Amino acid sequence: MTAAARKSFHAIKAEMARRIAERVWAPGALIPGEEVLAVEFGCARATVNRALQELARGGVLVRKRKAGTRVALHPMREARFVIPIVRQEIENKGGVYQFRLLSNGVEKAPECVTKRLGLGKPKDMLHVRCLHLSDDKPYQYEDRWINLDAVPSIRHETFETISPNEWLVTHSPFSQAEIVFHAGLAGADEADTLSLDENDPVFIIERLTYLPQKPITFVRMIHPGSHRMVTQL
Amino acid sequence: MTAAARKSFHAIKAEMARRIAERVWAPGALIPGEEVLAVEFGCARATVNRALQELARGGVLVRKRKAGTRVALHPMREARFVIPIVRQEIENKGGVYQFRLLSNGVEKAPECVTKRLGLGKPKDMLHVRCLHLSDDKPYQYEDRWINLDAVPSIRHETFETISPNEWLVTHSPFSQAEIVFHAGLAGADEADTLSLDENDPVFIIERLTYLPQKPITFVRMIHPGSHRMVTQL
DNA sequence: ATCATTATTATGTATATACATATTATGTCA
DNA sequence: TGACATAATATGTATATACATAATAATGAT
Repeated sequence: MTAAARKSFHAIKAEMARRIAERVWAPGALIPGEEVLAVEFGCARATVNRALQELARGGVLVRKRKAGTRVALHPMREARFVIPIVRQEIENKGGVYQFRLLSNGVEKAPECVTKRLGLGKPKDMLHVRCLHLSDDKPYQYEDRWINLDAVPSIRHETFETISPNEWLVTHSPFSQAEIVFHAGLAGADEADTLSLDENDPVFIIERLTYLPQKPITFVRMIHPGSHRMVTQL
Repeated sequence: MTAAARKSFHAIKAEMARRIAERVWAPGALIPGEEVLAVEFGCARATVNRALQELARGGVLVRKRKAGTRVALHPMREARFVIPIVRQEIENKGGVYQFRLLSNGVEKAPECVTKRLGLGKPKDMLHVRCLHLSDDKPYQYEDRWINLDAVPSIRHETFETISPNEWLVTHSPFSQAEIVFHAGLAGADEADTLSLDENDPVFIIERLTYLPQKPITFVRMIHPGSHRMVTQL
């Protein structure tokens, strides 16, 4: 059983997950210490530790020094969504991707934008609007403001062959981001762009990205109401 | 610097994250091997390994045996949303939580529900509808179907003091789930329950949970359009 | 009794070593 | 040249040991 012993931390993790799922270890209960489990599973404490830590990171266990490890009372599970490039998202679904540049130029950003980015008063920013299409049908309307101080080299990009989304992903990293999802109604501009009627429902994703101390971009991505964001866990 | 050396794996991880964020290590580039990095950081290979593995799990690095470790080409970063119990969600925001049971009884589930759960034809399920309020204002309308075969003990629960959401979280684990987010318009029923006008936008979360081989529950959670789902990364 | 100090303890991390495994690079033979 | 076996290599995992750290429990002083 050397082979089995050699991948024991996965096996141990799985076994412990099973005990939690099947209530052998009830929610809130204190589970045995690492040393005890190490003896039970016939392995080193470090191996048990790794399994426990991964489960704790997954939220099903709560660990506290000296207090011990207990099964999470409310397994506040978390869903993970990949934040793909729109093109990939569309192509993964089997659609043919295209995008249209609607406008591209430096403008004075309204206060609602600069405020969200933590920039004080209205200032000149690069404003790019474009439409992403899947099989010639409007898929996402992207309305983006870019902080030229953070990414000066973007100023002269034409976005004729690459979308601003993709340009930023490949040219500008970020260290922090905030993402907001909500529902809304299509305004005149959005309805027109997305071939919807006014007051049709739309699914809105707003994303703010930052480098330490420097806001980079604020983008509103608007999908028709038929859009579904799906995840498994 | 013993203290620093003692928590070096965090420091090493942070330093490597910085190098990736600041393009010292460019996207797609092969980074030095574990041994080399261990020498550079003045620590054991295991320590570097842990830092690298965590970064790889976070998606910013891609590791392959023998081939080495490289910076992810498309840092397809993923957003993580906690899926809290509504009560916690409201209380965390500082609101006073209440809920109202709207209906609770066994009914023949429509085919759209049974189909989504992978149950063949319409069958009797427990149908529970309730409204969650924050500071006396409608916050979420929960419309839930529960598979009695999976959780027979729920049949006689009255849900007078505990919401079905919380009951299921504390009484029935799940191993798999699918979550769908989308935007829609309030129907008559929803508008009435949530104190909205018909055709106001609503934010809809649908969740299906399963045990291996057994669907447990299908729930539609409907929020007023003003609802924001926020995450940082 | 109350508060501050100290001991205890479970988890957290680091290290050296050893071996496993997957994948690439290399060499051999037909 | 091309197919196939073999060596080389970077990562993956396990282990014993040691010490760090945080939180609790026990202890002592006022």
